[in-house]
Amino acid sequence: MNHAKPVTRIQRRNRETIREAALDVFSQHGFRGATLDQIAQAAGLSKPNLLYYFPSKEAIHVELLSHLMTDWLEPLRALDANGDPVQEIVAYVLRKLDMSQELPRESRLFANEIVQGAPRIMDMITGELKELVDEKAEVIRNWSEAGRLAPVNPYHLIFSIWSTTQHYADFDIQVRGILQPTGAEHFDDARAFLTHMYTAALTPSA
Amino acid sequence: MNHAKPVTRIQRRNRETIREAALDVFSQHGFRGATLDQIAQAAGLSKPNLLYYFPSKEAIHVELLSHLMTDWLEPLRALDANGDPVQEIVAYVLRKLDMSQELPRESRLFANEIVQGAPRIMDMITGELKELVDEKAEVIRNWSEAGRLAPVNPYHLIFSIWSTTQHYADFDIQVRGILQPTGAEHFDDARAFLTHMYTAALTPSA
DNA sequence: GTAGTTGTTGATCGTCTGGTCAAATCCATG
DNA sequence: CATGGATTTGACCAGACGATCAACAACTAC
Repeated sequence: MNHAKPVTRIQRRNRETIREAALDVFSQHGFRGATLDQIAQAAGLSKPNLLYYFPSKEAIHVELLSHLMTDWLEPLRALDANGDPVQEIVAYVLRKLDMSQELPRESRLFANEIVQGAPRIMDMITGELKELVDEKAEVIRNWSEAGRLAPVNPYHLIFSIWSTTQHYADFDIQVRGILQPTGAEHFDDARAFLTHMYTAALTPSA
Repeated sequence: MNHAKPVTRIQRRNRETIREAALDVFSQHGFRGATLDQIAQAAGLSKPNLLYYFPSKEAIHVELLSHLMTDWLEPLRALDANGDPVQEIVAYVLRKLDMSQELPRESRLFANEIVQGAPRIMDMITGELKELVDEKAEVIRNWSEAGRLAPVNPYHLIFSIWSTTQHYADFDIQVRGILQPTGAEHFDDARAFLTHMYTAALTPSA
């Protein structure tokens, strides 16, 4: 038993290798669609070795989800009540869009989990996530009441930001099927469009 | 072999029962996560009987996806080049939102498939879907050029409509976890928010 | 260098799952 | 009511998959 948590150099390296490989596989195939063999192969380890570092397939998945949740919410946390309302929200939108471009696997990992009813992270949604959203919704509501932002339902504003930005990660294959870009040039158009849309929708009418 | 396609009363009934049950199961668990046993039980049939009506698990899934694609695109098809631009698009948004409310299983079926790289419907995306989107994007572009609509990238406008509306079906569990509604009252707020957002973003500046 | 701990893996187990099959049952028609 | 096709299912199969374990290899501390 690991009483004193050894955490050797090897442990740190292999656990990280496994996380990386598992993120690849889980985000592409979902929990049920992913196999330990796939993850083991992607990590360059044997299957029993995987289970030496993590007690089960589900443990790897849960670890990924909880580790990532914090990073995932960072942009919303950064929404500053003291900043300019419209600028703050547009900055949040662009930051989220950047994350969809840079971290599509993380986005798809959550999407897979939530579409299927979030069986493994429901408590995070009604806990940590709801708490943060409630707090920031209040900030937005105050901006609206002060006339510094068009009057909008803050919760649905946040939902729309999540959906429009994460769409470029979660539905990437569809976006590419339609736009047929050679690389990531369509992200520039997305940035321009979303900046226009949220600026227009949120700027208070004189 | 079914040379003359019998299609008896029983066949029609059972195939429909299977489709209904499969939609339930596939939309909740994804293709890989769904099992024939689950579908058989939901349909009230034995597993071999399922395979008497469909040649394989994949055949059921493909049948669902292709059958549904047509209905799914209907609202976009209805976008009328001769109508009032802003009204047409807002009406499209609300119709899509209604579909998310009334047909969440269909939305999740597609979401599951696309998040995982659309392995079974890629041809529909680059074919039927792209064709329709290209056509309607042209309509929108013309509206913008005529000054009847704010100048926006029509493709990204369409993506944003898909994502904001389908979010209420695909991420239902997250929306409910945060808003904790007792029923579907949050859809009214969503309708109001989206109407405001698209009206503000699309109305040409005098 | 050697003892003891940590790390690694081939072989294997039990279960699940998509799919098959032969036998049984149902049912429309003459 | 008899006949033949349509429908139904219990039993079964082969492969995949998560997990275990005993044996072996590598590393660390003394």
